[in-house]
Amino acid sequence: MNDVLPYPLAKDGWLHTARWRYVEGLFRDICRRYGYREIRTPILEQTELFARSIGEATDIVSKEMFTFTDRGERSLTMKPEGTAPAVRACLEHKLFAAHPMLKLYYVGQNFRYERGQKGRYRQHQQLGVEVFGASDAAIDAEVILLAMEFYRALGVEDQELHINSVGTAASRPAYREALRDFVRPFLAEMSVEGQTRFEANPLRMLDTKDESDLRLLADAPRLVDFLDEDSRVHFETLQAYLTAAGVPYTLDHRLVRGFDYYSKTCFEIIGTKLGSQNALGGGGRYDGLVEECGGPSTPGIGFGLGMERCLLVLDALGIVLSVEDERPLAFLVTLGDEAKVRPAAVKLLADLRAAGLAADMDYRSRKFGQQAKRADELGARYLLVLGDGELERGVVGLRDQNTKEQSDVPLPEIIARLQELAP
RNA sequence: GCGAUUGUAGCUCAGUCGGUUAGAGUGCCAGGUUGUGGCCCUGGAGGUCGUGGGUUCGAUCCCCAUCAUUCGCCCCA
Repeated sequence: MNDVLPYPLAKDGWLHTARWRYVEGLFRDICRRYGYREIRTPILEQTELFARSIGEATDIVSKEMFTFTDRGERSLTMKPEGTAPAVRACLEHKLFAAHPMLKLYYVGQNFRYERGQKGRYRQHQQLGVEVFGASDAAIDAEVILLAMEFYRALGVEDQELHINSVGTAASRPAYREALRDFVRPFLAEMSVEGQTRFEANPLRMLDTKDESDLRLLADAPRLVDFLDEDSRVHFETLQAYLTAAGVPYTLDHRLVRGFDYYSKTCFEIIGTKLGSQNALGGGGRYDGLVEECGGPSTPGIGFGLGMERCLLVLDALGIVLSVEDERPLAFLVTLGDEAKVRPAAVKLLADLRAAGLAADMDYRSRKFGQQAKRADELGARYLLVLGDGELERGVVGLRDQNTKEQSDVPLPEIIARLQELAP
């Protein structure tokens, strides 16, 4: 995890709180428009939750969780992802009973114990949505549209949607064996990585960047040809919906997901103008998860994206966000006899702020030049000059930092004047 | 989890084949200039040399560990 700072650094400008707020705000806004409500779950969960939902054999559960024993001898884990905790929370509060259809979004921290790298952190922030209770592919399409709209709103125009269907837990074994049978004759020619996956998780053989493996797998059997009737119809329906919505997509027969709980639809949004780290986000359907966690049989689908990667992608694409303006409108500089001027300055500043204006001053009893420099640092658009002379005349100097033109404004009128000038 | 890499002033980086007081540029502060800045001149502050051990008369430098960074793998967001 990186610290997120109040000022942009020359290097790593993406670690600026204003940018994070902007992206989060955009996400919240889109979620609200799509009818999603926010859920916040705690960082700590019982380890059992993840072991059961994500799968004991997955890398995440077997070696990438922050797990510890608390004083009561309970095994707790800092959440490595957001879906299982959301399911747990809905079960605990019986939301599935009260709301057969739930559309949720979250913005939160996930933790994975692994080697840090650019765009991969032990603590990362994830933005995501989860929908429970709808099995029609129309909701799959909605989640996909939401994700793509989010990136479009950020200015990422060049996106590609990749979709696939991994079928159900019941139909997958047949495919897995077919894939193994296909690969077995030339297993020795596969990369070491591919050979490992052949045993551990055959589907993941598909998800390789190894050119040679890709050639060997060119004519491998496809998941879509092994789908059960329900999954096949669902997948075709999704494609029809996407076409109707005018969303181009690519059937990616090698697209699979890492967690055990996924079923049917899986998708990824790819940034086409990026290099190897081109995945903008992904998601999929998990119809068995709620039941697996002890709840009623409830279909579900979700999507997630990493905040850090999102910001790095924006940087890579040279996209400049119009973040919240944190500059003060006015910066008050004082001159002359401090004992007389300071009280008036404190009062004026208080009045400006009470009127809703962003105003500041230096507080360090420095000469004019230094105070003005501070005003520039902060990006103030107007300088308010207050000294003995101004006090006697009952005015304050108003100086436009762009034009450098300064004029006196009667003190009682300064607020109204600044309000006119405020953007 | 594996293999590398880097860590010295706020920032960007020198440097010490192990030896007095660790430097530069930039930034910061002050004065020149006690009412109108950004230039210039002069001066100043600022360092547990990532952290903890070890070797040594002596460690910022060598060794070990650890934390963090970056890169490749693994995995994923």
